[in-house]
Order: sequence, then C-alpha cells, then structure tokens
Amino acid sequence: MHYQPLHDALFSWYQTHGRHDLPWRNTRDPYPIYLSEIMLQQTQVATVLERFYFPFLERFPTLKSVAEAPEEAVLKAWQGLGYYTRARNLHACAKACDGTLPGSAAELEQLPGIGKSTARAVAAFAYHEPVAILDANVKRIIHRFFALASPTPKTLWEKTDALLDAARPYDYNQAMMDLGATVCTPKAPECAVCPLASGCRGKTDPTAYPEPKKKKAVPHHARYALVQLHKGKIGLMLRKEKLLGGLWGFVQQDTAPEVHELLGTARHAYSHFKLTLSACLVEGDLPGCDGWFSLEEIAALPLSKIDETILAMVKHRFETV
DNA sequence: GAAGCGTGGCG
DNA sequence: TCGCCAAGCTT
Repeated sequence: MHYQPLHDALFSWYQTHGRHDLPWRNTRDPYPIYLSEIMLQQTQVATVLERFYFPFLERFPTLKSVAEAPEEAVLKAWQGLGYYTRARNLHACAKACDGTLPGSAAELEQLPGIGKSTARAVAAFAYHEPVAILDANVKRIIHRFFALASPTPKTLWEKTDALLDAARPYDYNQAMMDLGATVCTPKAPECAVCPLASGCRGKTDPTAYPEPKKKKAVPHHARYALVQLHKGKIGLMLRKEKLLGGLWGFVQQDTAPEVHELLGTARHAYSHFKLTLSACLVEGDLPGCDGWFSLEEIAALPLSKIDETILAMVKHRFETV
C-alpha cells in the first residue's frame, strides 16, 4: 500500500527499459511460459533464446506432445542445456497433468520440477494470479532493498510478498526480474538510475547484500573414457545416476586399459567438480555397455558435452585413416 | 540447511 | 587458466 509511489516508478522504468520483446511474454498460454521458466532456471536468457527455446517448441509444440513422447526424445531436445533433471521432470510433469497445466500456483507446485518460484511465475504470467516470485534477480533486490545480509528463506518470501503490487502481478514480477538483471546487478549495481532507490535501505552498500557465500574447493578427477569398437559399432552406456541421468555416453573407469590407442584428452567443468578424460580406443566386446551403435545411430541419442567432444575425436580418427 | 546438479560467457 | 554467475528444484 505505502509502496504505491515505488510501484509507479518501477512501472515507469519498466515501460521504457523492460525486455518486452522476449517471446514468452505477451502470451497467456501456460505451456510456453512454463517451458521458458524451466529452461531459464540457472541459465542465461541469451542461451535459452538463441539455441533452445524455439527448436524445442518446434519439436514439441504442445505439452501434450511432450507427454506422448519418450523421455529420451525430450532429453535429446534438451541436449547442451544442462541440468537434465529439468528435462526428465518436464516429461514427468507433462505426463502427470496429461498435457494440461493446472490453473493455480498451489496446484502447479505439486507437479515434478515445479517449486514455489516457478509455480508463482507461471501463475502470475499465465493467469495473472497476484503472487510474487523470488528468482535470483528478485532475491538480490529483496536482500538489498530490506538490507538483509543472510536472511532465512521464510523471511525472503515474506518480504517479496510484502513488496508485491497485487493489482498488477504480471508487470510487477516481470519488471522486478528486468530490474535485477539490468540495474540491481551482482557487481556494480546502478543505484543512480534505480526506480526503487528512494526506499532502498541497502543502497549505501549494495554489494554487502546478500552476504558473499563461502567458496568451497572444487575437486578434480582424472579418468579414462573407453571408446569400445566391436563389429563396426560403438559401445555406449545409458547413465542411470543423477549426474547426466538418462543420457548415453562412453564408459568411464579410473585406470587406463591394458592395450589402447589414445584418441585425445577432454576437460570439462561440471557444477561441483572438474573432470579430465583420456579417450582410449579399445577393441572387443567389453562389459559395461548398454548398447552398440553406428555413428548415425549415435547422432539421434542424447549425449553430454564431454561425450560429444570424445565422439568428435572418434569421427576425426576414422576420417583421417 | 547444505549439497548435488551442466553449460557457456565473461573479466 | 580460472572463478563467478545465470528466471531453482530435489533430497
């Protein structure tokens, strides 16, 4: 209520500086809105926009088409975007609601892969439900606006609810995200042009909020990837653990195989460890594979980034014999 | 509450 | 080369 002047300033700023051309805005179809929210979790707008959003919608025009497809096809469309639990949950969600998303945040939050923030985002953007979101951008603004160094999640949700303009939930939430993304940035926020500055308690020292988190040491693993050849086919395993689960890839082991040809070395930084893989060409029907494929068949399978890198080494090896 | 979970871009 | 960060959810 007493935030009315700030809301007015926010909307005025949003009208001029908001990212109004994003394709998942200006629609009330919950599916593309939901899809964008899932793709954008921990992922930058440019990545989603330039490489994944439109191809995915072309392959799966409706949530019903997702529900009717095999999980592997959804993972293939997700390949390269990372955090593949999102794709598995997207498929599970589509099946759980049979291709029709429910009409409220409370119901959306019951579906797999939809937490409180995503549920509220879809409800606010598709149904104009008066709920506030708390994504990374809004969270940073809330920390600074209320000068909270290390609040509990409960406090953050209370504060984001308190700041909501319930009369305009769509514009309010979009404006807050844009403000966090372009003005109230992690480093060097531009308080001088911020429409919320007059009410912000953290503006004298914005980078003190939130409190910087302690960094942990990132482990580094060195392993061997087996490129197994047998009767003209390549042996791959179907990963079943949480890391890259549902994707196909080369069998890995901690020690070098007895006889092998080194194809090359690939490095990759995952979210919580680093990996160096030495790709070893080995002959014969070794254990550990779930399937044998030609190069053409592999092209249709979902693979992780580092497995694609190794696959490129294999192609190069046999093109230059 | 903390850890696990991908990838790409940037300084 | 490296650390940080980007529309979080699950366990």
